[in-house]
Amino acid sequence: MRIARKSAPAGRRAPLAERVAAGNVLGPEFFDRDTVTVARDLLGKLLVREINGVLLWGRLIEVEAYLGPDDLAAHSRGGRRTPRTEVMFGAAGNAYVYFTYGMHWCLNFVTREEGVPQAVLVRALEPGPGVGRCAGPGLVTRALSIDRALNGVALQPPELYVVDDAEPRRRIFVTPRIGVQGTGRWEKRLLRFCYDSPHLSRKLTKAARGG
DNA sequence: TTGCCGATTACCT
DNA sequence: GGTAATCGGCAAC
Repeated sequence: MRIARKSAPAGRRAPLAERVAAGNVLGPEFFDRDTVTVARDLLGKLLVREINGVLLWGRLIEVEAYLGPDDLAAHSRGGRRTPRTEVMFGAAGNAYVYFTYGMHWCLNFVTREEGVPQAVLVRALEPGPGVGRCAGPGLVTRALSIDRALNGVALQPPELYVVDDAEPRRRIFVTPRIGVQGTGRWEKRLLRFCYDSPHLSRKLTKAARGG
């Protein structure tokens, strides 16, 4: 597989290509595990988007776990199986991309075995070279040109995938999820996982820092 | 078929 | 702190 293409700026080609060639693209087996474990392990990994031979990427620093059907904040709550949620019922390691608020796309990674509709929402990246602001789920998809065309695709090159570049781990902070008010006990569950970073969608509270 | 509202963002005071 | 923008999904009618 060839990652670098003629049109990719030389300065950002070689290092990532080496990492990809080294076999560090995360496969379905990574995602076919406990969703909270997957969410935590995703922090620090590189999310890579390839468009017409140009590579865009950012480092995952903020994600949330959605544990449907029990999770009242999940689209798959109560086992809802609709055209929209269908991808989450499928195999692990696929992208679940949905449209919200009339203008934003959100990217999730499907976890767990077929029939278990769980996923990890990508909320923020530390942007790579030339990549725009990624502090929020709608901004991540905008910066990486992700929309409905990628709903259901496997997280494998080309197009969209996750790479482990063996960066040193950082401290993981855990907080309630964003935007899930009105879901009872689920709105208090600590299912948002992040590194402390200026690129978070929300700053960590003093309480979260202290924990 | 209708109507509400959302796993958000940006811009206002 | 508050709210407009903007439209597909979904449940109710």
